[in-house]
Amino acid sequence: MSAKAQRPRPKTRIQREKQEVILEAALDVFSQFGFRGSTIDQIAEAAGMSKPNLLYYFKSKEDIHAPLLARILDTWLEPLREMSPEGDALSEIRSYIRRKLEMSRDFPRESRLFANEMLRGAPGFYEILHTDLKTLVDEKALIITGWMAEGRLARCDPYHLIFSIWATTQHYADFDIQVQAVLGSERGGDNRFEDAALFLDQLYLHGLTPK
Amino acid sequence: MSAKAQRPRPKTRIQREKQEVILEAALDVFSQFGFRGSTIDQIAEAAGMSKPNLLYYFKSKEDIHAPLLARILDTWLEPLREMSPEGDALSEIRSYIRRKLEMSRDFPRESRLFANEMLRGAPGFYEILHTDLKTLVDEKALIITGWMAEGRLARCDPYHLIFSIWATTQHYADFDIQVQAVLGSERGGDNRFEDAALFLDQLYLHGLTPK
DNA sequence: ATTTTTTTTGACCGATTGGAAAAATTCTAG
DNA sequence: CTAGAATTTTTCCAATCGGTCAAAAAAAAT
Repeated sequence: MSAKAQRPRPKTRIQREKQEVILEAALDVFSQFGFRGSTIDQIAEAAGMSKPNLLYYFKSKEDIHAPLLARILDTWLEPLREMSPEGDALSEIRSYIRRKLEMSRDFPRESRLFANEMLRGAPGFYEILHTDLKTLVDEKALIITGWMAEGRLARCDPYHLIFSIWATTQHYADFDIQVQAVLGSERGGDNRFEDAALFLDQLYLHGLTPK
Repeated sequence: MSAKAQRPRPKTRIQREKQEVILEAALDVFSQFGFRGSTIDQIAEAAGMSKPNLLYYFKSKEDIHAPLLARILDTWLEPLREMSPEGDALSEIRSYIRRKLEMSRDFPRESRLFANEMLRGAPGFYEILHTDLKTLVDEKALIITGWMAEGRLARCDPYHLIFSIWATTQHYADFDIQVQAVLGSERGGDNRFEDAALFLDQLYLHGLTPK
């Protein structure tokens, strides 16, 4: 046994590039059909390579799926992490909504991948939800409760407030087909996110302004 | 060719019962894994019968899936249909929210089946969304706009108002795992729907009351 | 230029998939 | 009780599934 064999070899240029291509293709497929509904062949074709070639870079289907999930939860919660107790209560919440909506616009596949994972009970996600996510939300709920105590925000359940923000913003990514169908071709073009931002801003402004 | 062969035989008692058992089992499976992620074997086992036996009642996987979808959209939109222009604006909207939330509580699988179908682009649903659904929402949006013109409701985009109601209520069915994880064991028990109802009622009351 | 390493390919594997066919069984109407 | 219909089981199929392996090809290092 040599010491050299222990440390993993550095990645080559091709490895980095192809792994990126594969993850990109996998995101396309997984976000539509979920983990079980997607096939390696499908991903390989979307990535423009053969199945054995793809399996040279990722040992298994799960090995492609896992890093996508890991990457997403982090990105997904970043806007919430940035909510600061020092800022103005209403401004902080409204800018959180705006940023979350921008993510639905710019990363709809990531949103759908996440939704797919939730729908099947988040098997490879369960612990993180109960630890990392819960801790973060608890922390932010405390901040929000503080704002309410100071009279800067109408009193309400901070957890359900956060849920409602998640729901309303992610809806535009996850149910995009429905949204576009209902809005029709003229209204659903590109301004549906601007209209949504306007509506949500107003709803939460009036809904959360203390009386 | 006899005329008798044309008209389908009446269903027997066993046919009606077993078809119901199968659809029930299929709802369990499809709502978790989506159409492509579910297998006939899985559904057959959940229904307590063999695969060929199941295929005696439904010719194919799609033949099990289709009636579930058809049944759901109808049930799903019933609360919206009941929104009447004669009622009080705010009361109508608040009771719509309440009814929709009750459906998420009582029929979470139906909600998840619907969500799964949206995520993959609603292939067997596309036309209905653009015709039936759009027509209904257009009609109700007109009613809402009328209320606003009468000064009974704060001015806002009626379409995005409806979207936000769909999103916030369905969230409690589709993302139930996440909701329960964040709320924890004590707060997430059985009163999460009551708490949600309270929060949403307040948010939309203050958010939509004309100034 | 040649050796070594990395990448790609093609052929293949056992398990599972959606589904067909037919025999065996059970139910039901007369 | 019995003929005919309805139901269930057994067996089977071709296609696809996730994944392996060895050999060929291409890059990189010497």
